[in-house]
Amino acid sequence: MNGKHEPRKVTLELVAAEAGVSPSTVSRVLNQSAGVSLAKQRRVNEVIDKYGFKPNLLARSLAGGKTMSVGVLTQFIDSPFYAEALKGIEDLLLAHGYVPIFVSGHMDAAEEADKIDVLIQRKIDGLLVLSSTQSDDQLQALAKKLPVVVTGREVGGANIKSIDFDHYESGRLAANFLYSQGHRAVAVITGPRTAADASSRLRGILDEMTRVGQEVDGDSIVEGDFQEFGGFQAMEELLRRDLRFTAVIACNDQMAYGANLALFRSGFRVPDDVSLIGFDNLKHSAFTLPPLTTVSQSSYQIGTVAAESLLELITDKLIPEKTELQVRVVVRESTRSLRS
Amino acid sequence: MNGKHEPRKVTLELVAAEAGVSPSTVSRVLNQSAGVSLAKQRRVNEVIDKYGFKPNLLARSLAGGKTMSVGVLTQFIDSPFYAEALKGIEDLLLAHGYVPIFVSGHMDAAEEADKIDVLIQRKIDGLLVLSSTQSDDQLQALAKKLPVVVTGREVGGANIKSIDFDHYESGRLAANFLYSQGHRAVAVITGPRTAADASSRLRGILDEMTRVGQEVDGDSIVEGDFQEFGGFQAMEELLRRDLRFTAVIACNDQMAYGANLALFRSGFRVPDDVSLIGFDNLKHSAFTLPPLTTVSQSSYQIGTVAAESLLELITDKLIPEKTELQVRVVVRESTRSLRS
DNA sequence: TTGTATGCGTTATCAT
DNA sequence: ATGATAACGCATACAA
Repeated sequence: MNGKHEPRKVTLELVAAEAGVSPSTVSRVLNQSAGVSLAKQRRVNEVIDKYGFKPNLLARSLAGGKTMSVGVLTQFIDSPFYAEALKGIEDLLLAHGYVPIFVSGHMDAAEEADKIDVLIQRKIDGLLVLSSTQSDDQLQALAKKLPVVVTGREVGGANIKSIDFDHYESGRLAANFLYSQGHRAVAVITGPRTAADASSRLRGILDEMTRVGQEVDGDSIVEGDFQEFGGFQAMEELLRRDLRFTAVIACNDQMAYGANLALFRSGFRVPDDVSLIGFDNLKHSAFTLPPLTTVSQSSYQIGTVAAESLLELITDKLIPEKTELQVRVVVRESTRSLRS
Repeated sequence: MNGKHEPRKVTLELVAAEAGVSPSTVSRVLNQSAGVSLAKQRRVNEVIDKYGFKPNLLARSLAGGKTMSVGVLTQFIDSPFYAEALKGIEDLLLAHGYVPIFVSGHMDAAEEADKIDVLIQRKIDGLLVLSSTQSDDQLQALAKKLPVVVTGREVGGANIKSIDFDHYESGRLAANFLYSQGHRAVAVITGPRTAADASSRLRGILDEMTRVGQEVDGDSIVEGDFQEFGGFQAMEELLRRDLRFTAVIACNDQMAYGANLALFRSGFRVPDDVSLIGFDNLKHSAFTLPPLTTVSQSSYQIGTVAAESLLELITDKLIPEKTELQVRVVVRESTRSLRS
């Protein structure tokens, strides 16, 4: 093709030669790891620009021990909830020069372990675990090899940090909101029994309802799987039970979507016949029919906060303005007030 | 913990020593790159198992030139459409020992270029570009450095391959379906003018309607942005224009969601007052109110097919049973027949 | 401040 | 079939 001078690969060494300095000097201006005379700095930088030199990250990692990449174990990359979190992670990480490597575990412990191996073999600097099914022990063992941040539950230990919303509080918020709107009989579609966040949320709901004197009967609680179809089925089950309720709490937005459809199929209207509230405030929830009232727990935020925490663990320095995790109910049109 | 001998890092060299062979031999059994006596193979493998040795991918890449990773440039990682495609890509790549590195370009040419740089600096073996805003020239230039696969449009050249659905045909399909259901006056919410797939789709629709003698007036076409809110606004605009139509074609499901809400707000019912059809068959479309009729173009499939093609380019050998890209209309409840 | 030498953990080249 | 030896491209103690 281009037959000029053999297109010799531009390496740090080449730059050094061209600038008339030693490779170490080039490395130093690259990393600002030591003082270099301004004269040489300029010369080196000129050559770098001239050749468009970009250090080979592989070589750098092999020599330096840091890959500037972090592994992210998620359950389903193709889920609206995780997608928003992943975006938060990507944004924050990239801003700090790191790149995320995403893998999905599909709620399967064995697959998760495999995926983690893949990541570790790639020498990631840290691991971000979103709602894993790994045992605490396994995670703590991992933490001996590299910094770990977990979401969706609480795991103690050194070199490991748990980031999460206060799901209990969110649950209370939802229940209290409904109560304040005049609802007394409430049914709930909860998440998988095995998910820590699901159960805190449920406890929050139940405790709050009890507190206001409207204890929720066990029959009014059905377990879903945090997915649309699970919510659909759960709602059908609730309907079959022939209970009396004016509102249903779906423990995440996706299940609320499914519940909404089940209600529709059975001829019930939201919110005229029954009020419906979800959790997460997925972006799509503003566009459902009707737009969904939901407890907002920004999954984007959980992503950025988790990433920030991991970076702190990796670099061992605090990140100044860490994002605050906020929870609030976003009132839209799937709930209505029963008070005259 | 285990205070035996200092927990020396287990490297290929360690394994070699322990097995009483040279490092090269270990490397050979690892890669099956040359004949090794069965006796030694066994011994080496025993030691490998005993120490749980996993080769350092960084070192391997630096020495061998291959990183077994491919870059994936997507527009929005937090979009239902891309999420499904990403899952397809991840599944297929991982099955072949490759890992995808995802970055988002956010429809911004400059950001895209930046992200591509990040990827290249990480020495990816190939690049997968989903609906980029880069120019053909830029992509062709990239293809000189590494294999490239593009979706969403047609780019020619060596070392580069374009994978896409036949959007024109999809458009025709949608139009023809509506016509077959008795619809004559059709409005359309198209995608961004700049998107190649959007315009083919539109042409398909228009051509088909013309073919059946129901030419679509320019007034009945509004441009959206492939997002929910864009669809919402487009539908509002359509409504303002006071046209006469019995069906609207939204050029993707997300815009259909928005359009559905806009219709609802204005007191129109889908499908009683107007039929609505989308494209993509996102998983969520089975759970909208009403469930959405849509032209199914599995984004998961586009992901796997694109990944397969990239692997073919990288490894230079054909993958046997390549997935077929299928397009069909999935009839649900957002459309109704006007006949009889 | 600057340069030299060595190491990071593999693969690849060349002998034997 | 097997083993030395040299890359791969950079960072980093150590020396000067």
